[in-house]
Amino acid sequence: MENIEVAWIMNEIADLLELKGENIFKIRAYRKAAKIIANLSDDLPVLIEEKKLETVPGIGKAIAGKIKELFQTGKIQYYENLKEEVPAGLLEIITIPGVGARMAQELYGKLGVSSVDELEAAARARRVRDLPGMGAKTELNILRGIEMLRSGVGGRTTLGIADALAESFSGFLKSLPSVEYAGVAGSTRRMKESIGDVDLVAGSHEPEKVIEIFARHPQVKKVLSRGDTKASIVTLMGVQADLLVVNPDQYWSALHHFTGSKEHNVRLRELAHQKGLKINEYGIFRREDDQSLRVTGEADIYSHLGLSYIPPELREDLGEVEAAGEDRLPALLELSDIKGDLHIHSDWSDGANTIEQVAGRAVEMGYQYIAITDHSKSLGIAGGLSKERLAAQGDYIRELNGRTDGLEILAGIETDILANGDLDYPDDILAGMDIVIASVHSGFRQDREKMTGRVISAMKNKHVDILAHPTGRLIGRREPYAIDMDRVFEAAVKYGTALEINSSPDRLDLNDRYVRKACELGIKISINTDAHDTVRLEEMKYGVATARRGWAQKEDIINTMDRDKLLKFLKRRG
DNA sequence: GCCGTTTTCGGCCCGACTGTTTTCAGTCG
Repeated sequence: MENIEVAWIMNEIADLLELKGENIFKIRAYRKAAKIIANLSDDLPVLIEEKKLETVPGIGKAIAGKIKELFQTGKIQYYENLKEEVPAGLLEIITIPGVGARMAQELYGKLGVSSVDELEAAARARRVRDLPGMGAKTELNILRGIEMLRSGVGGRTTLGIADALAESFSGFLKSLPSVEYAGVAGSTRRMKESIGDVDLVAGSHEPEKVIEIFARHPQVKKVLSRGDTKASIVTLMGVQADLLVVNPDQYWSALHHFTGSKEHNVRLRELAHQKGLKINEYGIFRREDDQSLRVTGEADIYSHLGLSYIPPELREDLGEVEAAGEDRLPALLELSDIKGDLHIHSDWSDGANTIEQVAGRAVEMGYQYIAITDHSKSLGIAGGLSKERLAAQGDYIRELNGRTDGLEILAGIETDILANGDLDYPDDILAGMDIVIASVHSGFRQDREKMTGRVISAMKNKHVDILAHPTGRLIGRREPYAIDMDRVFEAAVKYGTALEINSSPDRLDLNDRYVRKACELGIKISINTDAHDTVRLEEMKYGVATARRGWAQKEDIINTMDRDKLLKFLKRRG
């Protein structure tokens, strides 16, 4: 059983306790434990074996006991009992936006409603409005919530879409005369791989006016809520966006607050509490006299707490607060550290642009080098290159290199890892390439053992420089294939193969957590766009953000090397 | 249920918006 499954159970226990009306702090303890377990870098059985489970902060005797019971007996009696007590449909009901545990209890107790369908029927029959504390609006709100749940609105979107939308809204807000500051906050600013809603913050002396204009933006399909300082809307694309408007002198506190994560903020507020301070979206205050402390940027908030500045990508309460307190935060990789892109397609296979066009854009971006890595022959659907075409492309690139100033174009290949672990070309051809990327594009359903062995046998080949999109996932669309990443990491250490962070917002593969682990193990990483057109070369920023979320530093990333150093690196194994 | 340079009990982060209420609970982030 994976950690994430255990986390899921802990979360469900919290839901069940909430439906039972249990103590809120007990519920919070289970939710917190779920979050912690989901983010552990070690597998739970290992922690149990080493008797370290109780030492994890947030996991005490009781929860540790239940986890051990789960691994020993395959179930948790306490959880089983809870499930007996609470109708399963209520768990579904509380996923409706606007419906929480208290309302679900009431609906179940008074109307006998125990599923979403039954609730919908009750609301349509106007039976909800008769309950104490509920009215016609509550009833409508429930129906609207059910509709949202079913239509997938309120679901998550990719970082690429959220980022574009957020930038567009933020630009719009900045253009308003009544707005002094505006910016993107939330998980988009933290560059999470998937985004629930887009969060925006503005500083203005006329908040009502800004909210008013925001609510009338042409992209707005529906206004969900609207107050003096906050508004929530749904865009035409079905993405929710929230705007917070504060006084300009409160902007930095508001930006910080709305950037989150929630867990990070809770952590800071606890810390503030201990220091006799109070933090909210309007500032940081001394508790004794409510005197506000000076904040002219986010760094001030951290410094008032005795912490060094924590960049947004790290704000997840995954050790960054402790590290900032001890002044041992990593010097994170910057986008400007990237000297080239080592995974790009051209119109020789399924790319849209010519090699010249790609090179031209790379020069504009200030790159020292790029690698053209088209698909290999077995990927017929993507116009994979035959041996002959590959050789011709190599000649062409060398000729082009001779007349290109300042940019080194590497003749590379993205070779398929075939189902049996072989590569798509013989070694003598691979040996002639400047750079070889290996990746899986078929046979996704192989079992874990076979898939892991297949990938590792490719990594073992001394001509393979980089393993591309190592888990094969497509965010929100395709799960990673069954692969034992611990063994892939071992192989990367043993053979010196670099692992890719694929920057496409649909992939972001390796993900942030794997990046952190890989960096801890000293594995080299290459951040590439896998761009199929020149526009998507810009997606490098998402790969860099993912690396930053994984605490990566410049030294961890091979394409931060200068040209000569990189060429030497690529030749080190053959 | 977790936790401890205010320790083993008594705390546990902070505020906006909504709807239904005359002061607040529920929900959300």
